[in-house]
Amino acid sequence: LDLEKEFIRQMRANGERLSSPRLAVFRVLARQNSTRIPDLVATMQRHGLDRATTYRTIKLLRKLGMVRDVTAGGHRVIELTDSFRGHHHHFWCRNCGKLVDFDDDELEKELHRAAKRLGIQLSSHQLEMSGFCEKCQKTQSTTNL
Amino acid sequence: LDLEKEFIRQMRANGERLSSPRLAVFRVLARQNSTRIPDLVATMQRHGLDRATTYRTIKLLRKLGMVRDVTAGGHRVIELTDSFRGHHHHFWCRNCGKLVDFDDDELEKELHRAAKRLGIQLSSHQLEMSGFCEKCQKTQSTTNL
DNA sequence: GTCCATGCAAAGTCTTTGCAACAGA
DNA sequence: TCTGTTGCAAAGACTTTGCATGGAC
Repeated sequence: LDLEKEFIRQMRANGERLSSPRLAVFRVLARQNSTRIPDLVATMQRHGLDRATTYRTIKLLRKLGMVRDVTAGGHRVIELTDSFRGHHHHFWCRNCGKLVDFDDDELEKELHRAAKRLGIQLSSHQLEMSGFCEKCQKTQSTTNL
Repeated sequence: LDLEKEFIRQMRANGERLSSPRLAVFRVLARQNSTRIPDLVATMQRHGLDRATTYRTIKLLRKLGMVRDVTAGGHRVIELTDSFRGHHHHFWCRNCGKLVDFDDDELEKELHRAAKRLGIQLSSHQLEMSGFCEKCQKTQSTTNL
């Protein structure tokens, strides 16, 4: 894939070695929107990678800004950052549990305006909305929440 | 304090028993903006509370919606919910590490408009901004990030 | 060839659980 | 009194670390 080239580029740019465990972890991350760390560790272990290596790789990618932590659906998960996935936020349906990425220009603009109003020089932000998705609003009656 | 009455009210309303460990945990939570769970556990332990009790209390308050998890300053922390503290978001300065609560009406409105655009029935949301606070923008030169 | 990353094993930290004694309503 | 809560101790889940070996450049 193309993400892989970007990964290699960023590793080189940071003077980090490109090992096959590191590439393997990246590939798994690239296949999904977000992952709980213990799940990733378990997956990599099935691929023959030691836990310690996976943890060390996560830590490295986090340090290089290629991976970030977010809370999504009440869980702490990690995901590739914007240079790989594009900027987005999360919506979590409290009924069906679905986790959806979204982006909204107007909202984005307002976020930056708000930062300006608050005197903040914004370098990143993360947002999670939760509630009921379109489907679940119809299915559910007033029994919501 | 007044928060305590609200706490008692909500416990009763939910048919939960009011024990002195529970009240003690609530009091500690009420004294700070947010806490890392292990820190809270340690504090309570100093007050003579068993770890298990603290964990069980956190879980209960979370279930009742009196406590929620947020990521703030790169850490997972818990804090009392809006009925105790009012609605707010977090800003974290990447330079001095300061963690500030803020609220912004325009932003709040836009969040709800965005939810509507996306077909979401919003029940809650949480936002963290990070960057450089006013002070650190001046101190720092272009060496930012 | 050099230096860093990996695997392994052990330790460390955080969190949950079973059960008998206890306390709130 | 009755039922849910607590403390304790043990187990479980998650994460980090030290060190010898192997791999990237």
